Formats: sequence, structure tokens, C-alpha cells
Amino acid sequence: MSVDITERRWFERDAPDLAVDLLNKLLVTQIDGVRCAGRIIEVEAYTSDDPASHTFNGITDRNAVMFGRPAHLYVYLSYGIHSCANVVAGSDGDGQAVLLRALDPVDGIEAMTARRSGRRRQLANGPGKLCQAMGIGLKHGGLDLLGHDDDHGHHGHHGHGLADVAIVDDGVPPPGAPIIGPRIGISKAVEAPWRFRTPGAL
DNA sequence: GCCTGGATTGTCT
DNA sequence: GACAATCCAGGCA
Repeated sequence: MSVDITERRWFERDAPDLAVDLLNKLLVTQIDGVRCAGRIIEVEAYTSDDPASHTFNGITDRNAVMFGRPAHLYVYLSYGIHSCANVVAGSDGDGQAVLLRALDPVDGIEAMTARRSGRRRQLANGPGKLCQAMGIGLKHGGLDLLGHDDDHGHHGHHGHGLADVAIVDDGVPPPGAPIIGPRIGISKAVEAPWRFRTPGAL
């Protein structure tokens, strides 16, 4: 009687808890006609009572998605250059999310290499690189990872029920003992141990 | 290899 | 007007 990853309830829990269970899941994109997949190997949790979170100071136009329903994609622009992708966690109105920090490329590696200007190594070992390699940009902010295209439905006109971005469970369980450490690149709540990583991944 | 600084723009004060 | 949940190139060892 467990909830599975194709149900929104699977995402409806506190970000640190969801973050650990996202490890070893596949992030799959179908963008520009190319399918790419990568195994999630590093994530960070952000909650609304967390000074480092974009939602700490309340709702704005930018972070509204993060305050919405779980299993949606929150994408923001970092340092004016890089897109970073998050999975909305918690309940509607919470303001929680999990930042996807690193992937182990699995499928569509040629396309990922091309998007990364021909670099063949270190394709997705960072939140900005991950988005670039997978083809995720600001325009994907707010999309439903479950492909239900619920709420406003004002982006794209597919109608086939498949999301451009999805998270898939291919049977590999999360690590029993994830590496836990402080989050990267933040200046507040620096010591909170909310970064999680699959052991043994490069 | 490690350290440094520059790029570049949306968002909030 | 300051700053940011980053990345890369270049310098030096």
C-alpha cells in the first residue's frame, strides 16, 4: 500500500525527506525532439522557514511555483547566466523544493554533449550544467512533472499527456546511506546538512 | 592540481 | 543599485 512516484502524493512531503528519495531516480526530458535521461545523484532541500530558501521572504512572481502544488518544476536563473531546476515538495502553499544538483548521464548523451558546447566530460555535475545538458530553461518553470497539465495549462500545446520533463523510477532504490553535507553556494544557514548525494558516484 | 576573477541578468530593496 | 542555490578560463605550481 505504498504511494508510487506517478502519484502527486509521493512528492507531498517535506523537502529533506523527498530529497533523499529522489536520489537514483531518473530525470527524463523530451525537449527539442530529443529524449535525454540522467540518474539523479546529488540534491539539496529548501524549506520555507529556511533563510537560504527563495521562499523565506514570502511569495513573489518568481517563486510562486514553489508555493504551489508539489511535483511541479521551479526553475530560476542563477548569476544571470545559469538555469537551475527544482522539484516542488510539501503541500500546496508550503514553499518547499528540492534542487537538482547533479546527474549521471544515462541516455541522449550525444545531445547533452552538443548542448554543452561539445564537452564530453562533467556533463551534468552541477545545477547549471544539468539544466544546460538536459535542455531545461526558464520556460519550463511551472510545468507538471506528472504531465497532467493541470492548473493554468498555458505553456505548449501537446495534449498527449507526456510532460517535457519527468521523473521516473526504474527500480534502482535510493542509497541506504546517502552522503549528507552542507549546501553549496549559499550565504545563509550555511551549516544546515541538507545536501544529499549517492555514494560512489563521480 | 588549486586559486582567482569575470560573465551577465532577473529580482528585490 | 546590489546581489545571486554557478561555471569557466586563465595563472601559477
